[in-house]
Amino acid sequence: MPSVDETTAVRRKPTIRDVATVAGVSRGTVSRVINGGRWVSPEARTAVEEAIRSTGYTANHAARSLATGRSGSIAFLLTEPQHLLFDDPTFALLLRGAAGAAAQRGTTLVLLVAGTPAERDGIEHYVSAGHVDGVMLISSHESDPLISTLLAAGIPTVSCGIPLGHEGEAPAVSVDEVGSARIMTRHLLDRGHRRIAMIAGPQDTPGGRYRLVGLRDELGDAFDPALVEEGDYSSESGARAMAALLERAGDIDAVFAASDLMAAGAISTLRAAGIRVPEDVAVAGFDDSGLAANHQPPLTTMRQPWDRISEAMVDMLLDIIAGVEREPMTLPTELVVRASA
Amino acid sequence: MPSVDETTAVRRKPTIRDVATVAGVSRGTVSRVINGGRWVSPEARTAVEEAIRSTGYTANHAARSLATGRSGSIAFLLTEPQHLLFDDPTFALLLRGAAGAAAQRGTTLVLLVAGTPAERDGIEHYVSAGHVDGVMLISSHESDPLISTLLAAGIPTVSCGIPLGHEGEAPAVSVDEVGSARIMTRHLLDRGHRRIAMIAGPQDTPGGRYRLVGLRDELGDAFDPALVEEGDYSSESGARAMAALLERAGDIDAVFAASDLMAAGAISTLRAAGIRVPEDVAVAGFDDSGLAANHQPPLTTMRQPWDRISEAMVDMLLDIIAGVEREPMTLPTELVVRASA
DNA sequence: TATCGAACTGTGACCGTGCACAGGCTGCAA
DNA sequence: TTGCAGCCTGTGCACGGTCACAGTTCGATA
Repeated sequence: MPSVDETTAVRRKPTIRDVATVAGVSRGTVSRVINGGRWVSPEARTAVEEAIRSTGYTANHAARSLATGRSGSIAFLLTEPQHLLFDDPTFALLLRGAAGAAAQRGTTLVLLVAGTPAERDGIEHYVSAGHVDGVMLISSHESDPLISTLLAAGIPTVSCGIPLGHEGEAPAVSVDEVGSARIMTRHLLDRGHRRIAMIAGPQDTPGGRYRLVGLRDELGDAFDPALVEEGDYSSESGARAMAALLERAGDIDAVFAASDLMAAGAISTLRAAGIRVPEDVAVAGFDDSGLAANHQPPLTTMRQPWDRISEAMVDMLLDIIAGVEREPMTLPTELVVRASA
Repeated sequence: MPSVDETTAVRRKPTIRDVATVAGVSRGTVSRVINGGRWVSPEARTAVEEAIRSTGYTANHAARSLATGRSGSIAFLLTEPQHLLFDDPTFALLLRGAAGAAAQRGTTLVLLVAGTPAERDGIEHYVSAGHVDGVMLISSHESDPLISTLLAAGIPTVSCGIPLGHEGEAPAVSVDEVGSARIMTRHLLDRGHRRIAMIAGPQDTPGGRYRLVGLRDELGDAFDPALVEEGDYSSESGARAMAALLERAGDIDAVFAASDLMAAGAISTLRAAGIRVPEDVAVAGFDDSGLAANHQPPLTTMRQPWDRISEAMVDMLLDIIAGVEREPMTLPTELVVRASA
């Protein structure tokens, strides 16, 4: 252990007191300067700012948190089963965007994964202990008890996508699912396809339910329930669904999958069956996740504005934490036409 | 605003004092019980535990942090350019494992992304401000200045994979890259392949460099530098590399890619050229990331023990934070033979 | 019986900040 | 001269823990 000289004491981190001393003012004034408070004389302000610079002062997060009762961090809460979390690149896109947006706003993003029941309990405990000021809820299934728990506990919560069964309770950032699906369906119709199948997502998720609604709306009388199969957004489920569809209806000329992954799975099934994409059957996806552009063939898909979604969620959550009322928000999607459809 | 009755005052969160009062002991004793301290009588312990249960007490993170000088959270720091972060499922696997392991140990995992230079500065600031107790450094390139900064600042740091240019400075959790590559090469040789090409990773990353070393070691005199092409682990780079290899050497009968993504890219190039996998050319990957098993054809690959890696990193980091010396750690990989090679 | 150490408990000081409050100063009006 | 309002500043306390230290109790031992 190195001996510590009394005079040149161990260099601890400068505190607000040190800054006050250097600037020749009191702690209160320094605090006011830091927190952008009014009622500080210009001289005092510059003196403090200079002192902050010279001392290399950084506010102590824990102390501030203790005094204000705010943690200064928000949670990115994933509630999907494991295999989806990590196959699906859309989660990563959201996470990346959220991390960036949070960092930019001086907030810390904490990643919470509620896969197993034990993990869910832990998260409930963690959140209600005040470790985070709010929660971004990603991909909740219908009537997920977690969202009720959070809302009941008064935890500021923002949902990604319309929270089925909790519409209006938690503010959400979502895309126009129905409208997007109609646009894609219209695109397929415009290309001359008439037997359009859908590989829908789980019907207890907004993307699963409303994209199917959009297809049905656009097809009208031409809608055939026999051409709908349900997957869980994963590529394997897409492959399985496609196999089931082929078995049931050999005359399909287009497939609209509710995710790029399912589209990719469908294409591999088609290919294995000797069916060419897009010559024999057109396949469209949804999300414009990373894989869409690089897929063989490149996927026609609906682009979700991931960066805007994550940014909007962070902003909305911080507003709610600050006590500002926020309405649900809907962001636009964009049809991206590539080779597959 | 609801009127607050003086008598039934607003229910604030119970503190350690409340627990002490209920249990009929002092704050100190409660603190000792909570922190597993010795020298607490059995009666006091049960009384405190009961009081904690009845009051629903949860320790205040900020207060503890202020008193101990520890934040109770660790950072998962990604330093890869964006396109890799989110295409590559291995990051997600690591992240998931780390989040779980951290949660289990009562630590919070904070996600930090250092993509742009501005982000890097922010992170330096953030980390040295003491927001986190330590850093898990993911996928650093050779002589990454960030690792030097962290080490110089005395921040406990654990690296994922051998940190090239900093061997021995920061403890690392890695796999036996050279040995793993030799095993895969041996597998290809045993299958009768003789013209084995490699799509290596970036030579400033451990996986890029040492997997190539392993191949070279195992091939010995049969090693042909013309059969090596470099990618950046992404699927597109694998596709490009494969095209370059085909141009240069038409007699290739096997390809060893340093990542599953590059293997997938290589296969799509081969397929486009009318070359069958594995009949004409065998293709092996590395990582056993999610896509390997579901790929068409399923990929032969080296499985990295992602859950063990992330868990080991968390444990190692927490040890180092606690002041325990830790040696670098090497975990075993496993050859997974599937259809592609 | 006096002494002593081990086991246990309580107390006060501190961690670094924000905030309410009590001033002080200044200039203007009465 | 006094009163007063508007700026600006300093002080004390609260936030909820941890920790060092000083007590207290009690059984064992000389």
